[in-house]
Amino acid sequence: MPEKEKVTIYDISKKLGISAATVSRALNNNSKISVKTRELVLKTAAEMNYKQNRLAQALKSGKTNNVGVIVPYINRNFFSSVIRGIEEELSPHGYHVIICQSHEDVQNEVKQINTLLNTQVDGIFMSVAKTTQDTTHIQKAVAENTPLVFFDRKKNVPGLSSVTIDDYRGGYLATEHLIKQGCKRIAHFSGDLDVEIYKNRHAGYLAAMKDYKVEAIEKFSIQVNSKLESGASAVKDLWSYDEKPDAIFSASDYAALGAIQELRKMKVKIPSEVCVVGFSNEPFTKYMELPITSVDQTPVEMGRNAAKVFLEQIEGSKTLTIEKKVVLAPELYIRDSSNRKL
Amino acid sequence: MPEKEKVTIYDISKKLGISAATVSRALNNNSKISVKTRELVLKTAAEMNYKQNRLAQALKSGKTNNVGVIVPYINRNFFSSVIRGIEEELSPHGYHVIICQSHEDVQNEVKQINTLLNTQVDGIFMSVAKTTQDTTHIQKAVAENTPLVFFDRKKNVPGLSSVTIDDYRGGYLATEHLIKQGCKRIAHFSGDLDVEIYKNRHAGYLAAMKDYKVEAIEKFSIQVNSKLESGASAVKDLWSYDEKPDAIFSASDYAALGAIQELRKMKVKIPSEVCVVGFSNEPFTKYMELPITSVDQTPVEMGRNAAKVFLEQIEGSKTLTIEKKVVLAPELYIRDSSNRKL
DNA sequence: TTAGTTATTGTAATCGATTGCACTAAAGTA
DNA sequence: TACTTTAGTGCAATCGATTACAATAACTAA
Repeated sequence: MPEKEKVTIYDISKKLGISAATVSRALNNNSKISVKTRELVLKTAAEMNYKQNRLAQALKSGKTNNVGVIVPYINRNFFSSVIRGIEEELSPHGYHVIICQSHEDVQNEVKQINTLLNTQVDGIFMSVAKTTQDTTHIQKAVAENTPLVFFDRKKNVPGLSSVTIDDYRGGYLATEHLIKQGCKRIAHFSGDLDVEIYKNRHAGYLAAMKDYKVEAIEKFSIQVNSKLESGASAVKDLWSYDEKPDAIFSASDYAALGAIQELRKMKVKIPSEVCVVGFSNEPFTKYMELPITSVDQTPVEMGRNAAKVFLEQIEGSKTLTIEKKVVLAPELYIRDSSNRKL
Repeated sequence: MPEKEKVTIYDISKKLGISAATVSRALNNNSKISVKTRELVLKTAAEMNYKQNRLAQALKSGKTNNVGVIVPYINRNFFSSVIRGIEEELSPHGYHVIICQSHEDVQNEVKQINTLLNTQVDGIFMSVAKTTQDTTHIQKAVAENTPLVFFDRKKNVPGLSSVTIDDYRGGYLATEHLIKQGCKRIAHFSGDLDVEIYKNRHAGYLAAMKDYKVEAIEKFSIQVNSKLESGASAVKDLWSYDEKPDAIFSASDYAALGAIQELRKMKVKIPSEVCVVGFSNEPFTKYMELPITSVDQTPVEMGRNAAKVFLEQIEGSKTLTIEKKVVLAPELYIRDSSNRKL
């Protein structure tokens, strides 16, 4: 087995009969080094296949060029897309992205933050677990002076930046679209209203209803979770009423799909009798035989923006803490499930 | 702004009036330390909120507890699921997972491998880009003694382990299933046959045809890429023949979906007239109104297994290079697109 | 010729943890 | 009593790169 023969600046310095300090300076383009020496060093380094030991450098500088990303689950399209955005924005700057999963559990979140801080990441990106209430673990990052940027699911912690989409606007757009399709009795499948994003989507829905003077029937707002069955059973509930909805705006694509499947079973015609709009623009929505209208959260853009905020904080003057709240505009993709082609 | 007041073993040693070496040994449960001292140190360390500096430790030990994963794109369900498996298996062992994207480009792959080796990762997991032919960049990892484990898309490099699924078997299973549904003229949408996985799926298809004495018509084997349009246009080609297929086994779910959409346009009934089977078990396949039969690649399991292979190599005796080829069994999920409910 | 600059390089400390070797004191053995 | 163990600690080097400060040489100005 060939031994890992690592070339260090000492090897170079020995070979050239100069000090390691000089080698280091030459490699770092320090202006105090004569052109001749610099070139000699660079040439020799290349010849000897020298590779800088990032660990030693990190130890000395306190900068690892690693960032951590904490998401509930990495194999959810939304999250992996955000991570993609982060990676693509940060990679050219020499950063590596470390991923952690919280499994939607605060305990894990605490652990992950701790180990990330321990490994001295230069920054942390996170989308908090749905159940997270207490933020002491997050404040720890602030206390240790590690930039932390929230994306999508944030918490209000002083000094911390966030990148989100305008969920309120997303809810408004979806609802407005349904109203313009002629729908009058629009139901809303909301997520857990204690979670900010769902609260905002709900608020957007209500606002649009109000603006267009459409009555928002209270029992038409149903809390569901992000599962097909949940959407299906919500439909069953709704259709047990005398007055039935003529549209559903679901804060979850999965619940929207479940609803559509249930409606089909009930022979309800979509979109002529009922229009359906989802949220998240999951890949499957556009592949359906009846493609589903959905609100896109521009996850890759979200990741890119979060990365940019991080870079600004890192490169900005250290004494000035920038708290930045970036809010991206959601985009409504109108598809057959709600398009009556007026 | 509160300063990052990092507590080191020196702080502890000063406070207790003992040497840093003793502190270090106490913290590492070294047997040469008296119980009294050890407990005192541990207690004090906890009080002072001491956190080990992983960088310093990494520099000294040459072990970073970081591994790198290189995939074409992180936001593809298959890859993010494999990464999930890797993360979940490795996290309890104290490893962090760094992700890199090759964007299906060898140049990037080379760069990624280099920077990963540079940051001294303890291991690399990778699924090579489709176009990768040359493997010198991969051999570099071998030369530097960094364990590298392939998953799904591998290259034959001596000394390197891999975890794949039995694509041949996957192709066989899918084809056999179609034959058992009574199909006689089974077409195959293959990927690029220079890529091992597609070659194997194709071989499995041919083998099943042969075993069951069903004629494999040559022009029924069409090379497609993983896009809807590609599947659709392949269908158009096939249906221009006098003798039309009564089944399609596609090595890609996307092409299978494209085919289904095209067939529907042509009013061809599925599965009664034509059965369709895809490959990868993409999430959307089960959500369709006509759910698509597909071969599952058990990506999370693949990730877990790759991680296990890595752990064995790391923990196994250093002098013994283990080259391990793990082949997982694919699973056929039979759904409506091919289920004639005989 | 001498003091003062400037350009270039070297010395040594530092980042924080680990560990081989040496040393001390207490305990055990003859 | 004299000598060997052994348990427990400390010293100092090490991992590799960086950098404040010192030192030297070369050169300029007076």
